[in-house]
Amino acid sequence: MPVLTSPDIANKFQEKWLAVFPEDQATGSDSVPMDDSLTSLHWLQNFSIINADPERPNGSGTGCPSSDLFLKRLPRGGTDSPSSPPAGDTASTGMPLYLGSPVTSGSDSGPRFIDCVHPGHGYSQIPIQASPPAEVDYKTNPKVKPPYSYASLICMAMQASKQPKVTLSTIYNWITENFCYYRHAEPSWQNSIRHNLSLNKCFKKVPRQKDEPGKGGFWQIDPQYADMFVNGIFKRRRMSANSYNNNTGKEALTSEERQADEGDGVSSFSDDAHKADILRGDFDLASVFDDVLGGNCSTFEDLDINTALSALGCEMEVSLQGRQHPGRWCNGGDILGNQYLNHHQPYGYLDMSGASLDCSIGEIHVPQQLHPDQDQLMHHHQHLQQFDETSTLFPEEVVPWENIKEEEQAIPLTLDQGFGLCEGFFSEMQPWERVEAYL
DNA sequence: CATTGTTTAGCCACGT
DNA sequence: ACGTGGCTAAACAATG
Repeated sequence: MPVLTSPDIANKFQEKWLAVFPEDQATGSDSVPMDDSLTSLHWLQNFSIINADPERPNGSGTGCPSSDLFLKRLPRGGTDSPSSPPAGDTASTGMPLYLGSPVTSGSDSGPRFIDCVHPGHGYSQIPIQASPPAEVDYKTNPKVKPPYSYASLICMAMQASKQPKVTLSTIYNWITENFCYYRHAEPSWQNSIRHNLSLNKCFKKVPRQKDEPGKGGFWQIDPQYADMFVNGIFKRRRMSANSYNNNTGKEALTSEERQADEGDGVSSFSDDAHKADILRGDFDLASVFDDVLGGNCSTFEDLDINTALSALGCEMEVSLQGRQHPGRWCNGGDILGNQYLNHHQPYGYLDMSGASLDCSIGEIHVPQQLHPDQDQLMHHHQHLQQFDETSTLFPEEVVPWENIKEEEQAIPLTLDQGFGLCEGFFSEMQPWERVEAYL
């Protein structure tokens, strides 16, 4: 498996990056311009499956799960906006342009955005707007369309359901309960949901068993999606990564060629492309789900950590649930999870949690629990973190430590290196430096 | 009949 | 200009 650590790649990336984003050099900003497509589901970095637990008491009179749907994020001067749609995105039509991270604002409020405008922060930045801070409570505001793509909404509903598979009506209900807009909107959005379920490869229909009453089947996130992505079947449009690596044109490979290319266990093309996409904020369902489903991010808290730690200078509120209690998504009985435990992750993801220390490129095995060194690292930065109260939840452990130890061998960094890396993240690390770190 | 699921088409925005 | 992704609308079939 190739471990792409060559500084040449980073240098080339830097050159091309600066060619495109010269302002990055001038500012020394920690920002990485983000192509924050709704497809990319940056919101997943913030989204907490735990907080999305619809059964978790939240003080909502309606029993609506939305109160704790999203992690609280209290940016200090701003943070990334992983949930923010790109300006002009269809789904964001009518949405404020200063959308920030979804937060909760009380014991009984729905998803809302608190303004997180801060130019150039975080990986999932959208073009920063000069709009005044504002909050949008999507649970109660019927006029503002949530800035989530339907795929995102579906995924949220699936996550919130805590079930490995959900029905269409469940998805409907969750959306209407959590987004007032859809309670009042024309029912055509349901058509779009169905359309999305059918069309989006990320979603897989699970036929209802004969002995299961009810109508229609179940839906789940297709566990094969990641592989599909790796195989290039679900290629993203903005494969800008190709220009940042030496695999330009690979996507034009035939399926046989592609398979041959991946025959050695990992597709360097997929790796590089994916990572570069990540570096550009080009997350997508595949990367997120594969990480989550694969146990790399046992909960979305991990992703939140990623985002939070990447938001330099931001006051972060980070839950370590994922670290302490991984496998929320993959835990016992989860039809998606177990088969993905120890499933090789054909690509890495930009992760500044413990897993973020994994800077090897290629086949990356990210332990579901932090290596002790990583744990120390996390503690090292605890002063930067405010832990959500929910961090004490979910005591279950999923991955045996033996497995973790096996997988952590893929982590080439020493503790000192890890500190250095993170210090860079917390200081004045240039985008390309981050790139280099990850490459 | 209502719901669910699939498919097609068109439009728009964005990136290359 | 072109490709891609997302959304909307619509038609149609299948199912309970």
